[in-house]
Amino acid sequence: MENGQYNPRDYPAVAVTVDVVVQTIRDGDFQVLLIERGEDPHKGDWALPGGFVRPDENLDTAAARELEEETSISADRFHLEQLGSYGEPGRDPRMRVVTIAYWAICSGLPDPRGETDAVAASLQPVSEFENGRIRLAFDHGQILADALERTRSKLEYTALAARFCAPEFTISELRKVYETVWNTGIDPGNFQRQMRKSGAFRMVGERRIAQRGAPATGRPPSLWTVRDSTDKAIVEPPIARRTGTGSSGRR
Amino acid sequence: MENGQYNPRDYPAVAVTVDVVVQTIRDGDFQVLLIERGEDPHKGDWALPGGFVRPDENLDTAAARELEEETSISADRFHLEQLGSYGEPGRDPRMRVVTIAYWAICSGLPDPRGETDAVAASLQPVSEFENGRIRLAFDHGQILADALERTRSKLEYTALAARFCAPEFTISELRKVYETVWNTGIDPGNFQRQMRKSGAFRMVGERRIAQRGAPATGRPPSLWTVRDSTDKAIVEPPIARRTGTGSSGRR
DNA sequence: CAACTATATTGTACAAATAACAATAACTAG
DNA sequence: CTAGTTATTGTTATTTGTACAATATAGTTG
Repeated sequence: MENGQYNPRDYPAVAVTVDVVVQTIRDGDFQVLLIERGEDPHKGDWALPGGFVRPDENLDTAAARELEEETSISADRFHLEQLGSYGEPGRDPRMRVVTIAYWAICSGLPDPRGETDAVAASLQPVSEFENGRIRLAFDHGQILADALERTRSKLEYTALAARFCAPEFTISELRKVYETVWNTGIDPGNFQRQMRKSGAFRMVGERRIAQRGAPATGRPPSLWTVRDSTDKAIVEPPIARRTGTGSSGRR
Repeated sequence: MENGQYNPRDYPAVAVTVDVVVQTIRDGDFQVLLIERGEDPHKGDWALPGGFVRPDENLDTAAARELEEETSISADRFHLEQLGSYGEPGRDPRMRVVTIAYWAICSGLPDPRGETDAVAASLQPVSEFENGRIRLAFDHGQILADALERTRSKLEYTALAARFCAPEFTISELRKVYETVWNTGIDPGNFQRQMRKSGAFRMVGERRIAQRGAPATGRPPSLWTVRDSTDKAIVEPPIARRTGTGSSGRR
């Protein structure tokens, strides 16, 4: 590319956008943020939130901005990471658009407001997409599928599951994240040990009495937080993913 | 992005390019294909091969085309995969350029010809880059570093190491790939078993007498090939990477 | 041809990790 | 106090990992 001489005008303009797959767990359900399109093409279909990259903005910043516009939550409360680029010539019938897809994780996402672009944003269950009841516009179905696989894969060897939780969380809450995202069951005892040994987390409270939501029952758990807030923490050894077993983790 | 109304002219044109990190092993050395820049900016520095994405071309195709132009080898002899996008506003001083980086692996890369763009292409040892003796133009150093890490990581759990070898290879040749790319030593016996058990490879020849390069010595090895030519094969369990040990694999 | 060398491949044995499930701990509700 | 519930720790059989030894099968040399 940067070799030889070239002239921008030799090549037709390409629009560069960012699209973001915003993931959360709400009501024990793995969900993504989707936009209901108000105009053609694909009017009435679902799509990923996104927008143009501005002239003086880098890609990560553009994604963070879209994230904040759409959720009205500060981007630093998210894990935000690039997924990949999608640039099939015909993916948008109106013009050549290359999009840089991102994926994000956040906990405690409030019910989205549909202000931006005058379209309705809402959280939809991942299951609705995966069983075919929700179909996405453009190539956003492919992007979403890729993002989900990336998330599920990264849970294995990183501490990202904590991003689905409040800043302080219990090991059981963490386990529920795995079980929800992977749609599987995990042995509580073994999971407890794995997480403690992984070194990715740090205990912050000896005991906690008042549970967050449900009425307190059972032995009070200890509270934990991520040791490295930059999401670089590695869970070693990785947590084995045995997807599909919707059971309790025991045979 | 594709929500609401927009006008392409509201946003300045962005140039979209692809850059490719072409990796090979030559003379037992892990090497990458670099271009010596003939013009400013960064005249005389090294850079990654790449070029503009054409109007009717998708991103993968553009990367494959660049690959073929630069190496004069059919792209289907490569493993080619997207790495990520780099779009910092100032990364190219001449204009806004967003590049989609790719990484590729090939065996038996001939000495490159520098025809394209009238610049000199050549294979350079990765070690020269990593010890700082070779510095790359633009943000290509970051791209290269990311690509190397991706390759090293993917060797752990995929059969991609075979892409550094001829279509048919011995387990020892495969082991040398790991040792070269990871700069480590691996126990031959254990490696043999792991590869046989992984199921990623298929034995194609009981024995082979005539070695490829060196004069035949030692017990003749059996010949293998990848079971799945689409590079989707998973090596399970993964090969443990203990980088840094430049020894024979034994303590 | 015997001995030696070199690489490939299989064996072996101990250490470490995994996985299943049991048992105990620490609370709340009644 | 008793029952119910979740958290956490114990226990154990099995599997896996790792180091290194032994064997296999060639070429090479005297």
